[in-house]
Amino acid sequence: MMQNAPAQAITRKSLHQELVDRLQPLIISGELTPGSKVPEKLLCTRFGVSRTPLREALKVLASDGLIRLEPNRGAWVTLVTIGEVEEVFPVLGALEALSGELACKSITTNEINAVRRLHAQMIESYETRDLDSYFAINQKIHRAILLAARNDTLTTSCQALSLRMQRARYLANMTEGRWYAAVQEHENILKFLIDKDGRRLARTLLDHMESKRVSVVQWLEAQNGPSEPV
Amino acid sequence: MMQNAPAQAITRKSLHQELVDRLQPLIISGELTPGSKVPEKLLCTRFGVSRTPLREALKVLASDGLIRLEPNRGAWVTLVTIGEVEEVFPVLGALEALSGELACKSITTNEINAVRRLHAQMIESYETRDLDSYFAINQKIHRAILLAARNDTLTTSCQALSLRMQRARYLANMTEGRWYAAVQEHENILKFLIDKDGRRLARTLLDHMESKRVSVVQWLEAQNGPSEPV
DNA sequence: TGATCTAATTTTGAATTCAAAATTATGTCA
DNA sequence: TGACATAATTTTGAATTCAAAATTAGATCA
Repeated sequence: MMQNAPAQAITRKSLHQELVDRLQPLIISGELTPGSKVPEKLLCTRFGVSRTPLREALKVLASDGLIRLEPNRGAWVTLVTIGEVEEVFPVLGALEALSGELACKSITTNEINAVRRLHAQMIESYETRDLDSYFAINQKIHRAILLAARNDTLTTSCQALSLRMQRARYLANMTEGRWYAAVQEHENILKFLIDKDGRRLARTLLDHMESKRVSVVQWLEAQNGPSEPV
Repeated sequence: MMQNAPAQAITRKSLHQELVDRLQPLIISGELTPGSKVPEKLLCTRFGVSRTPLREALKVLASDGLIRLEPNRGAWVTLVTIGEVEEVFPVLGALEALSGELACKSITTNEINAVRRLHAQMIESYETRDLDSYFAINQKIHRAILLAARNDTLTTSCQALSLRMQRARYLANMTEGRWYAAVQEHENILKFLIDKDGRRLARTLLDHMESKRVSVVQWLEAQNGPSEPV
């Protein structure tokens, strides 16, 4: 297929942007250990760049909350705290609810079918208890709805907060019961999307986030006692 | 009064953060002309810093959408477009609605009284048709509610989007009718806050944003015809 | 031994430098 | 003149350098 527009010009990314994109996965995957210091020198060597663009990237990541800059003491990979989870999920809930509402207004049949397929795949992952795959597809579904909302600002905001929560992805330790409930919630999400029932879809997405919040907090509490990490 | 806690350590800001804080007002006030090039050299001179920290600040501002970086072509002050307004206000609406809901759960009597006073001042500004003052106090009210919500993530997200819209502050050209309506909406906002009626406050804030959106879009359309600026 | 002070080393923050890209100015020719 | 090509200049991106701060290592003494 031909490019359907001159829309995608050859935008050579700047070095710092490239670094932001490369560092994000390292942080959310945990390869850069949460709570540890960002090894500036090492990363410069690894990516073959000087400190200037790397440090520019760190400033951006800091403004996204993925790392914390301590004046004269360097950059630190932030930890997911219970307090943060309690804060972020409600916001994410409000945004996802909005995305559902907007999506119902402008989603195409093709897009709905795409979600339908993703949903089917996700169910398969659930049945084979393939958690990694389940999470990956889950992400895709939420993203598909987000894109159908046709609001870049919303997409960007959601993605940023989502990223922060993905650091707690090892939260993956869902209980069997929670997992089942989540799947049920997704059945409803799909249903309301097909019906283009924005109101109910919004409500369901909101509740879905709330359940997720509870489950993540429970897990974090079990992990490190009721006290919060840094 | 003594510092009531070691809470406020002497956090010497880094140069780039200082620059972010200084540049933001220049952008939203329009001193840096929307759509124009960011005069890197000039700003370095003005603030007495080298290009390194300034450029770091620009990267952060770009990730907030206040400026746009064109690879090899420099930084440009972004314009408020109709499309952007149509995108941002709904998101802001959802977030403000949430702030209202949360605020009702934890706002103190003192805080409510503070809002009450601000409201009275705002009415005064309305009656004397002091638009600048009206806007300033208006901001303070929204911010007070936001702070009462006790959610830093929410505060940060709202502030960022709010900033972007404030570039359109010269949208200040409210019609008499719209201004009157806005004041009425604020009467309700105050009332529901006092009643701690989260549901209705949320709804009102949402509608308030929607009205604002309509009014800003109308103004922008009147400004430069139905076509969008860059 | 271990607590405390001082010196050496490393790391950080920010200025400077330098090559590559873009812009502007100049020259050529129809 | 004005369209185009070429050279000079400026601007940008990123590496390097350098001073200040923080950390570590080592020395001194109770």
